[in-house]
Amino acid sequence: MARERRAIRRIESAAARQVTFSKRRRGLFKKAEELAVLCDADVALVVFSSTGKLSQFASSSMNEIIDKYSTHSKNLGKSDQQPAIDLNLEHCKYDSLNEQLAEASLRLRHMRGEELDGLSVGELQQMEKNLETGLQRVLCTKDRQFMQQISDLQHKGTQLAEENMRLKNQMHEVPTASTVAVAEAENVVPEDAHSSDSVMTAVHSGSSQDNDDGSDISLKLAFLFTEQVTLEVRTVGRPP
Amino acid sequence: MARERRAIRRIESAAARQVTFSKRRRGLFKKAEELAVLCDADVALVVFSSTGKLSQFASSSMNEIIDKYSTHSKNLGKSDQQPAIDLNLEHCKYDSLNEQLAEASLRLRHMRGEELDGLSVGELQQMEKNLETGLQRVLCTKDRQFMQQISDLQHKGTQLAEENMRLKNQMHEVPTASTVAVAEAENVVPEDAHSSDSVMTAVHSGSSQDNDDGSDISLKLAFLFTEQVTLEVRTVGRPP
DNA sequence: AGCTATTCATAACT
DNA sequence: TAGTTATGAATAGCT
Repeated sequence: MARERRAIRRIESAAARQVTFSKRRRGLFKKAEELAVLCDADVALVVFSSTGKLSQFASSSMNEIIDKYSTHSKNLGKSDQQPAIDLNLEHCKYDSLNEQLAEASLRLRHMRGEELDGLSVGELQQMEKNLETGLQRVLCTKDRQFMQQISDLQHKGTQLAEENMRLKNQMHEVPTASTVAVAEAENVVPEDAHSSDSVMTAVHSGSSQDNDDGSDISLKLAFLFTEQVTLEVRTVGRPP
Repeated sequence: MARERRAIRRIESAAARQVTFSKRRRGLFKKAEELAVLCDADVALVVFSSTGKLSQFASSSMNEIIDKYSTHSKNLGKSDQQPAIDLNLEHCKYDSLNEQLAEASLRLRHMRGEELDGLSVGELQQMEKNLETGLQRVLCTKDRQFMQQISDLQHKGTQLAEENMRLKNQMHEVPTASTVAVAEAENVVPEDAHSSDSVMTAVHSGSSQDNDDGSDISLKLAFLFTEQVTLEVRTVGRPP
């Protein structure tokens, strides 16, 4: 593959063999990983050098893949003879599970619109129906959740507005008497801070999806409300 | 490595993934064997495709290498409890498969619009996207199949029309002789049945999806053509 | 499945 | 062992 083509025979020179081994091993492992990533395959690669040194690569877990291999090839060829019958039973269950998983996986791929070419028109129509139904239901559920969030936020907003009104009234009812005002002020601040906190907490717990891209509304409303509260706190906050 | 560099990420298109898998797998196996031969190494390679299909290569015996690997990497005690470990692995693998199956099953139910209540808005939006993509692809595939059927039928129709024209011309070339006229009137029915049959057969073999509910068009067109043929056969009848 | 334009891997060097 | 380079291989995107 390089300056000159090299016949695929055992390299006699131990040094050259070692060098080629290192280079080619690296290339092989790279390609194994690429295959696994590109094609979503499960790849296991075990290499013993001529000196007996082990190298390995596995796209998932080596044991898992080896196990899968052992089960897949009907070969029980290990140092076990006693659990042969047991393993046969396990085998059947295992194969059945594998089949079910393959089936489910295929159906999912079909739902995603992949590998449709082998399907009949009737199957396609059935899938179309299922997809439309599913899509409708997803849309309904999503809308419901949005509306629920909005409703929750509106509710919170109303509560806060009421509380604010109440606080304003309290302030207006005790407009004079500096001692009272001071005492009241001391009460107001923590009260209000507590309210603000509870709002944020409530909003967060109310929308359990705020780590997603779909919760702009809740965040915006939350800021709206906290700003409102902040303003009120400022207004109420420090007494004359 | 080719027309354009390809990022090492999962290939989304199932078809392209399959093609790349085939090509790269061949390359990987070739390189594995070359490494084994050139460098006198012991190489084992196990590949499961995303559809669960197994491919393997081993420079000596797969079991031997796996055994060597197990001994080399895991337990230092050789005459230990290998069956026990094996069974544990089986157990884990079994559980893992079960989990995967449950997961796939749940996803399928989600795609069908079931059990959506626990999902976040973000997940719902992702599903909406997937469903829409899938639906579009299903619709495209279905349309393609319909159009293929129609195209096939049109082709058949054209062929039959041409044949009819040819038969008409033949008849006009032999226009007189009263015996011919009489014979013509008699033999129409059986000949007709035969022609009709052959047409139906042709149409059926042309459309490979006619066992489904989606093949109304093909049937209708088929009847159209057979009627046309019937008429022509009546006109043409038996040659002298 | 087969064909190229490219990119990649690597044999022979240093 | 590591780095360089000319060259043979592998392969991505097409058809």
